Amino acid sequence: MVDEALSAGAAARRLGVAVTTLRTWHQRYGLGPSAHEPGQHRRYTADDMNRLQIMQRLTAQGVAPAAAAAWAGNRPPAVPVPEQAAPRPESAVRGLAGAAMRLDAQVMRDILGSVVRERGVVPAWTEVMTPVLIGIGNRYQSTQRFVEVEHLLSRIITEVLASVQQAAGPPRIMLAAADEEQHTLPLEALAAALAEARVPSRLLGARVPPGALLDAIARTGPAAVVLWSQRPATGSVDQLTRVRDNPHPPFVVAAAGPGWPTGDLPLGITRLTGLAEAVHLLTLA
Amino acid sequence: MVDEALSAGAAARRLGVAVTTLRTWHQRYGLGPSAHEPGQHRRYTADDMNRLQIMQRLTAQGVAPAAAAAWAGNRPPAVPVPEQAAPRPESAVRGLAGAAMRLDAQVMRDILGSVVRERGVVPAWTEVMTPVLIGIGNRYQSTQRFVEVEHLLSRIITEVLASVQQAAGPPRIMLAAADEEQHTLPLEALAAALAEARVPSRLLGARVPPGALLDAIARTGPAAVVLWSQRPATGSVDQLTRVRDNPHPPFVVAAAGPGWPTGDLPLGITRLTGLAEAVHLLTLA
DNA sequence: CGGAGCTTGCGTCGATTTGTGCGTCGATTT
DNA sequence: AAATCGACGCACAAATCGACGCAAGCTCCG
Repeated sequence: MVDEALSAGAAARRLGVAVTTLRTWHQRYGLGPSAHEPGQHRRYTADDMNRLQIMQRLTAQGVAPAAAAAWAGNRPPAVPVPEQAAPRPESAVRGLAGAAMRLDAQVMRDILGSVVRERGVVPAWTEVMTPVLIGIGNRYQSTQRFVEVEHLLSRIITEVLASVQQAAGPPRIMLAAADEEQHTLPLEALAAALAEARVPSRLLGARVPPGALLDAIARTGPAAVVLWSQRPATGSVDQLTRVRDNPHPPFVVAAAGPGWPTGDLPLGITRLTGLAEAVHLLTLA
Repeated sequence: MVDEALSAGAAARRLGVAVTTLRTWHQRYGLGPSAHEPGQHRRYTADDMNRLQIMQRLTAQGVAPAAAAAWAGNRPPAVPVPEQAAPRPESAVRGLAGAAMRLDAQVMRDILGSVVRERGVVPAWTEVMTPVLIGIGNRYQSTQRFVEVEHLLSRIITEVLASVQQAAGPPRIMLAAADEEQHTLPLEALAAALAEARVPSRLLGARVPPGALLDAIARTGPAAVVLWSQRPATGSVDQLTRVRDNPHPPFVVAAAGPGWPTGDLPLGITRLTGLAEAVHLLTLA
């Protein structure tokens, strides 16, 4: 019950910090009640409390408070997915599927290239690439043919996604497939979408064993790490916790893909449930 | 977005060097934060970071650090990539290997891109890509680390090779990996080399089962077919003969890669033993 | 071909700066 | 009257500072 306005003391008690600390956070990092006039008492809404909890979780993980606050601060209230608006992806889907069956790489490149250029990476992925991939996959599953169609399609998609120009500057986001996990196309889409938003990232590739992953993290110190798991067999949670419990842990450790266990993930692990949401979250890191 | 003011540690982490190294660069070459008073902590602005990145990119290409620092030091921040004298293959190998170990995708792309542009696909493949791939592969074989380095390198090579513009027109050459064969990088190199010679080709991809291959041949009627086999386990000869004995056989059926049996191949099957030779032969087809 | 000498990246050490949570105080809000 | 506000300050820990040194990779020279 209760909502619509926690006082400073109540909020502090709920979070287990001193009242003065909340004031300090507000003054130093701007992390306070969204609407507050100087001199008046602070009123923490549910949204504000969410922000504070993120702040707390990150700092508990060892993130520097200033960085944690910056991260938790300009973070809109969950629930993303604006999505939609369609000039007609349907014809692109049909054309792409046809070109794929004819093994016509050039036309495939043209179609995908123009979709990415005109509508952006995220719609291209969710409304064109994914449907066609699934369609071909189904055909392949029933008959034993069309493997080569599937491979060619994957290759062209990889090519088109890779052609999205990476922004300059050192990447602070690391993307990797879980141990034994072969699929990387979704990660490539994420990398391309981030590149489109001028956020550089580092895509390690398929089948990254935990040791190599930790090694790479230690060597490059990313601000965020995304692990993709396609099948439950590759979604072992301790890969995530080992990343989190690093000496220099990333600000954000995120799990993406259907392979991870449903239900709650360990503390400090973020679940990404869609490409749009992932981009939104990671561009803030 | 007024976050610019990186601490020494943060700057070092983003560049992938040790904190002490940044201090050394400052002391030895004067390459440090533009405004810094002795005793105070260093604050690296975006401009400073740009300078450091130039420094890093130059050294990665084999430039002596002292010279690189002098060059990066008094230089307006606007110019990103100097792209100076043609890198000798040897220094390109060294620089590429270093960038790969640092997981620096941007520098890898720059190096490979310029090598391909200035020397062509074939030398780039035989003198730079192959040596570094083998070198990293060896390291990976002994220790269990560096898988991620290998994957990233493969990905970047794929990317660079794919960026070689395909010539227009219907492809009459089909390239495919043998059944169960995972490796396609050599085929990608071949496709790129052909593209460079303005010969369009069709690269099917990895693990093409015989049925799918015959199917694809029937649907597109290529003049030449190249099958790649990396390991003897995937080099079963009847894949070749079945292609040859098609109702509408290609003019040329070629076997490439170390997986095929040594000694004589069946009648009408050509063996390709090198990239240069393959390009030469296929451009005549 | 081997060793002297140079450059260079980086680990270590004691001293100092900086970041951070929170207690205290007089004034103001609820 | 109780709770909170803004300002100030303090203690503690983390990060960084400057100095020094070492080892690996060169270049040159006998």
